[in-house]
Amino acid sequence: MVTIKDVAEYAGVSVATVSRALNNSGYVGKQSRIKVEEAIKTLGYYPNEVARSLYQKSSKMIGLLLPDISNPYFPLVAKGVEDYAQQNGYMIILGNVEDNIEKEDMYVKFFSQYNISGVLSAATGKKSQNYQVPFVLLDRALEEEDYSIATDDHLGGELAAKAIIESKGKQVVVMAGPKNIAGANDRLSGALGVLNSKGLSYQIFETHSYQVDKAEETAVQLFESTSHFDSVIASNDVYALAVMKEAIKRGYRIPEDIQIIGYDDMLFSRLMYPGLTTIAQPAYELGFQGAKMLVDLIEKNSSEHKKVKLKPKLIMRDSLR
Amino acid sequence: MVTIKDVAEYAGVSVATVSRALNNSGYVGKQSRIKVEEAIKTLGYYPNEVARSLYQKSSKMIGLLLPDISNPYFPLVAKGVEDYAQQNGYMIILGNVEDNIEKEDMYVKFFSQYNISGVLSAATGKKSQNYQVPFVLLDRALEEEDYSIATDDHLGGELAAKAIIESKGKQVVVMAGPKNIAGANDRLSGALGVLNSKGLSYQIFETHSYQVDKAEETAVQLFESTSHFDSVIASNDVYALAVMKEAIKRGYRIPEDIQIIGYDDMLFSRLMYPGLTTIAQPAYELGFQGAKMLVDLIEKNSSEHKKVKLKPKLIMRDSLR
DNA sequence: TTGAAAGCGGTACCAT
DNA sequence: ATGGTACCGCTTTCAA
Repeated sequence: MVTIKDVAEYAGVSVATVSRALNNSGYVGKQSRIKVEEAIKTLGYYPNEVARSLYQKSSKMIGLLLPDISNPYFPLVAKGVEDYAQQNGYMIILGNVEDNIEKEDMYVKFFSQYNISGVLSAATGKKSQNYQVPFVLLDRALEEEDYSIATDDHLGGELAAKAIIESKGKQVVVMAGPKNIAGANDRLSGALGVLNSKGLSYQIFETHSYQVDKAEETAVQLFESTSHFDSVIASNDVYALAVMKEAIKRGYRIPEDIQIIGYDDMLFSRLMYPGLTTIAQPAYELGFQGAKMLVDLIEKNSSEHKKVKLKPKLIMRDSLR
Repeated sequence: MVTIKDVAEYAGVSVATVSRALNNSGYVGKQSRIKVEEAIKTLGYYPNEVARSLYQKSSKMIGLLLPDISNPYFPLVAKGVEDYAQQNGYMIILGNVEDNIEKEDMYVKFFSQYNISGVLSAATGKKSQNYQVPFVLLDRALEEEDYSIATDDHLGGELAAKAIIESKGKQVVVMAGPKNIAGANDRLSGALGVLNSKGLSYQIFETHSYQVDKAEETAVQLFESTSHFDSVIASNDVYALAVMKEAIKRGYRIPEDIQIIGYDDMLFSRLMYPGLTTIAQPAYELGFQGAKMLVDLIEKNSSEHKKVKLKPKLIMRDSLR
């Protein structure tokens, strides 16, 4: 490993000068700069971030807390985060927390052990305990939190309900996501607001998680525990697919007998048959903007916006009449 | 921030003693140990990994290079990696390299700047240039590489072709994945071996990437550039879905007119209609085993196995006759 | 069994 | 403009 000391010796200057040249801080003579640059090139030197971050008490790493990487929505968010981070010289440390507080606490501790400079969290909607570095909430964000970027879920819920109404849904089942997840409630209230104002009859079906591997059994439960319905507003696309599949298995036609609208617009939702009508969340954008907000907070200690709400959008395909 | 020095002062011993107590290295008197433990507890101390890794020249972080996080196969791999890593005190640094050598080089450099202790790469199938830390190849692995864990793609190809034959495919299109990806060729040769031995007529349709956003246009091309066929062996599930969708759009029935088999068995493949028959790759297992191999290499400088081949499995659903 | 001190590879203050 | 040096928090050697 070639260190700053090697560079200094080779260039015939002190380590202080090399450091200044590297960081463009303080004075560096023209001659010295040239010699340093040559030395760096011939030696193939690049600085050790661990040493730098020990002194600075801050590394160019950001922690990304995700509730479930196997849910296809989050990798897209992660990609947005990764793109922005990478363009700005930050590394991503991944934490898959699975809606598990202990795992989250563990990661938060890990993060501070590594002098991480900021955290993006899509985990619980709140800032983790005793955390001093910049913290931006992604996707799930409680009202009282300072910095967040999320989709306007209330609007999303409205959009879904309106679409169902326009395609003549009469008896609708609204799947309500986990109550402890900020956003799930917004979605629900948005949808119910519209449904109520039109006087439509509906049933609420509660789900207790968004975990992918629960989708199939949840779909079965839905059919067994609710009375007759002709429309479903699903918690997300995965659940929508599961319901669709279960409906077909039970002999219903889609969308003729039962129509379904999803939420997320995952990549494969357009690849299915029938194409899933859904509310698109700008997942990539969410990650990208979130990373931008965090990096601004880290580097300038301020951000242009504090609470950003991205607009969801109705994507019409074939699962509504 | 509470440091080892604070603990030492509080406990009335030297930092050296605290360090030894922490790491169970060298002698620590019974009294001292107790005092140190008390101090740690009351002060809420935990060691700073950055400082530790500066001295050790190795941090408890492993780099994970993925070709495309938005392809749903990789998050599953990542989850396996994350689970094993987390259970063993390692952090994951994520690198999405998008089959782009420059991005990969950039990450490899980043990784060494952070004294990363090992790398798991599903990127190119080869070990990155000039890399000295333990390196395990995931999923895509060239023969000549030392440590790797992959699915037996040759077998996978055979399985797919046999399934097609058993369901009476006559004119089959075999999608050949990108030639530069180790494994795509194995899959192809496995499939062609079986097809040839049975004397079936087939066409090869080449694809140049596995990127999800290319799937739809690729499916269109497939229909436009090949002559009549009744069966498709797809490169992966995403492509299989895209082909299925395009087929239906063009008025074919599945599986009556065209039958399709995928590869991967992604979570949502079973949620679709018709259910996608596919070759399951043990993605989670791959990640988990890969992480285990890497951690063994890091900690014991050896691993029980060097090249592991996981067996793919045929999952029968409804897209074959 | 213990502690002083020398690093690990940088940064930044303070003289010069 | 430049260099010497203390320091970031921890580990490890060596002497006591």
